[in-house]
Amino acid sequence: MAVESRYDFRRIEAKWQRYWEENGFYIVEEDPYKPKYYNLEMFPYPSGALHMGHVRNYAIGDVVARFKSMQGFNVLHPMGWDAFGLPAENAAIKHGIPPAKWTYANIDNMRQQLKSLGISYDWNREVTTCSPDYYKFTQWLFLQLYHMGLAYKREAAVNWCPSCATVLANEQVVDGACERCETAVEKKNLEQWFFKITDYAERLLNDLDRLTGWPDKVKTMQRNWIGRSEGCEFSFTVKGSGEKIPVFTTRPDTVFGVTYMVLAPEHPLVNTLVAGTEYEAKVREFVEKMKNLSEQARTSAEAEKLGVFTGRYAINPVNGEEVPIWLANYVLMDYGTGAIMAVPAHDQRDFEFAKKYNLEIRVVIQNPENELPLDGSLTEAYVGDGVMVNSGKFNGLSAKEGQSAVIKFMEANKIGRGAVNYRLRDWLISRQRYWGAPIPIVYCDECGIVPVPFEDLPVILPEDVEFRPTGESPLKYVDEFVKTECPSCGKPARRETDTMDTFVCSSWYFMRFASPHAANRPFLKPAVDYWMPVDQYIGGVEHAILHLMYARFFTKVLYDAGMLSCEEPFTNLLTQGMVLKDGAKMSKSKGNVVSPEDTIEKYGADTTRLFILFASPPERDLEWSEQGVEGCHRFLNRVWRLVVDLAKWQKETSNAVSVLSTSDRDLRYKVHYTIHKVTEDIEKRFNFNTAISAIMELVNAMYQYRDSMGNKMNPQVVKEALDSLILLLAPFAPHIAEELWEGTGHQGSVHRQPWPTWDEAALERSEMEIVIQVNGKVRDRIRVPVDITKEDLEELALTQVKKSIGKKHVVRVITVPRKLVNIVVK
RNA sequence: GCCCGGGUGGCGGAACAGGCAGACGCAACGGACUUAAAAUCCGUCGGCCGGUGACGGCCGUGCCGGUUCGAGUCCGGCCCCGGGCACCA
Repeated sequence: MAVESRYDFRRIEAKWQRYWEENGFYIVEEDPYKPKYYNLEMFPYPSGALHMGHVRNYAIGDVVARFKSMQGFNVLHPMGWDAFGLPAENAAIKHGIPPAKWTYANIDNMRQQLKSLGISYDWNREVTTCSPDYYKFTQWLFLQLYHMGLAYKREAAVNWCPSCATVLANEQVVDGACERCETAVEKKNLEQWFFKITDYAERLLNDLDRLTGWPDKVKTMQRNWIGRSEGCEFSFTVKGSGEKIPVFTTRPDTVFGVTYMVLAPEHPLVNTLVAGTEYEAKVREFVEKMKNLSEQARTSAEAEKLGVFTGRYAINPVNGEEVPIWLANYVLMDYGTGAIMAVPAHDQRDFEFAKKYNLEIRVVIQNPENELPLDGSLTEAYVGDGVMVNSGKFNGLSAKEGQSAVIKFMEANKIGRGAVNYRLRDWLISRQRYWGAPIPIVYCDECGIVPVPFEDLPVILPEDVEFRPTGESPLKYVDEFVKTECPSCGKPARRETDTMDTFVCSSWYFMRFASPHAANRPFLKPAVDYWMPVDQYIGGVEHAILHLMYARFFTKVLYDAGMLSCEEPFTNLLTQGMVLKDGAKMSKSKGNVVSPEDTIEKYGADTTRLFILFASPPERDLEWSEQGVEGCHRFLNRVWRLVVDLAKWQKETSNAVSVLSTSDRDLRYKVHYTIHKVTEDIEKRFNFNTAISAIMELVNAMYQYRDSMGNKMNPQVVKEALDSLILLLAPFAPHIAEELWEGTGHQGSVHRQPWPTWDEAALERSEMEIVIQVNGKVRDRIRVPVDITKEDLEELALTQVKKSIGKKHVVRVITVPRKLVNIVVK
């Protein structure tokens, strides 16, 4: 045999990585004669180096890709870089390295690391979101959304550090203070760009039902995030001015219980309501205080209800009652209409607020099981079902009936209408940052907001810029960038200096992979129609909401634009768990980081991958164990020695045996059982840990066969076992599998072989083991022929456990075919 | 508080449809080989009790209860750990 006796993983891994690269081994093209399989792992942010979470993600993806490929699919397995983002700017400020240089250096390093892992990527399709070739089309897609009416501009609050004079990301705000200078962060309103994802709320919600290949957990999270609720919208009228204040409620049945109303502190009407009144000063003070609190701090469960009276009253349109108008911390401008009708008797938050500020609490839904006191001695809000009282002509209706009856009444009297509200908000895509895709918009004094024409793209992000230590975007000060001509009238104009949220870049990269070099369009229709949707998407559960929701949104928009034929981007989703060390997530601050590079250097890529796949099923968290890694390394050595030894024996032996001995048949059984088990574990359950266990058991069985048979081994049985073992191992440990495949005299790469299939006949056994229970407790095990009759089996079982039965008499006998006999005695 | 996961030997985990609890691996211990070590190979390995012994009995999957001939698995209640989210009207 051409294989050396020592498992030299360094030599082997380098050899095959070079072979794959030189032969363009994983480069794919559309092939109408093969079924396609698009396998995708979430592309990484190029932070500098791979961490174990990446290795896990890509090892899992590579098993699926190689497995599907051996099964005859035309597999697309691409990789790229989510390369815009804040860390590059921080590096620029801290170390004076331009973001582009820093980012590309990281990419080069991480690409090298990925290659050293031997992942089967088609590197010809690599995409990098910070490259003009790519962000040209991110901008193109922005324009597409703009022209579809899905991109718009409005004021929205940002975190503002007055000392740094810059906008901060949520992540840069630590306990309400700037992470750089610890100045208290303020809220500041800026004009910002939004995508109208709320237009797609209903479809994003409904189509979750179609995603049968997604974990329920993720679908539930998305459903809660969209937060659809049904109710009605109607307006209160401000007494004196006649202004209308629209409110949304899910409980129109309680509208007769309204005793006050509340506006969000940011509500646009607040100023006009209090201007020039004695309440003005107090209200302004309250608004100021609320403004700089984060939404979390304002609305957390522990936070006390806080409010202020405006001095004004509003008229309830259903009964003409006047109720006071308050402002309160618990009402948010971003949800619903930014104003609520308050029904303290039937809403806990309103109840707490009313108690604190001595507002009336009026019961309008009576609890049929436990009558509520009507004298104001209620101790908590009653939010359950019941009968309407104190509600005029609606009295006697159930709360449920009342909801539709009140809506009907409002619609008939043109007071309000049934409405659906979502928790989902529009997607704010403006970032006051440098390192992102520039928003392709020009501001002209004559023409206003003018989109950059498609043919003028890309709007190039200047790479030679100076950073200020404050973190402020340098883009505003690059004259060559800002100063431009209006595409419409040709007069001098200014460019938009905000860049796009990096989630925009990652909302379409999976489509770009279909035709990564297309020069005039984001992707070519025949290519995306061939490859999309992604058959298997794999990544961390932390992206369960934002990234996956935005990617679904983009897919639907582009479907509507006629650019795509699918409405959902990811048919199957696998969310992988974290990699832990000593029970905690690996992190620099905890000092429990294990470097993939070191592990690969010490044990090899095959060992590293094998351990990560073996230690835990993909969905669960994984505890890192150096000893576990060593165990996997030992296993690969054990495989190596076995194959070397058996192959050598095979070559030297000449005896052809046609009759199979019992041991031969037992080994064949094990071989085919393992093929069956590994195939199903990969395909149906993604349980790579049990698949690897099964391969380990096969190896143990092969050693046993060799040791007990010696030269009586059957060469055909040995060959079948060896070939199967190497083929089954190929997706998990691709380098050693190649080397052993070649070393056992095969032509061509192991990864180009068809996936082994099991022989049902080999799985048929003449005997089986049956468990005998007495009253559900195992008392004995017997071997019986598989074709034994039920009667014979039960009789046999009864005699077998006579002692356990003793003097008791048999009440019942339960026989589970091929498994057990349970004798019930009394 | 709500939602979603999870809790099985010393450890990672297995038990796929209610039917042998602890596969496979790690660690530990005992032994073989070796001058020695490494590597490798063989054996033991949930707890308690009984037996010189092959072996036998009882208990055991976070806790309490239930359904069932039979429960790690199903149902009800509770405890603990992890993740996500929120005054969402």
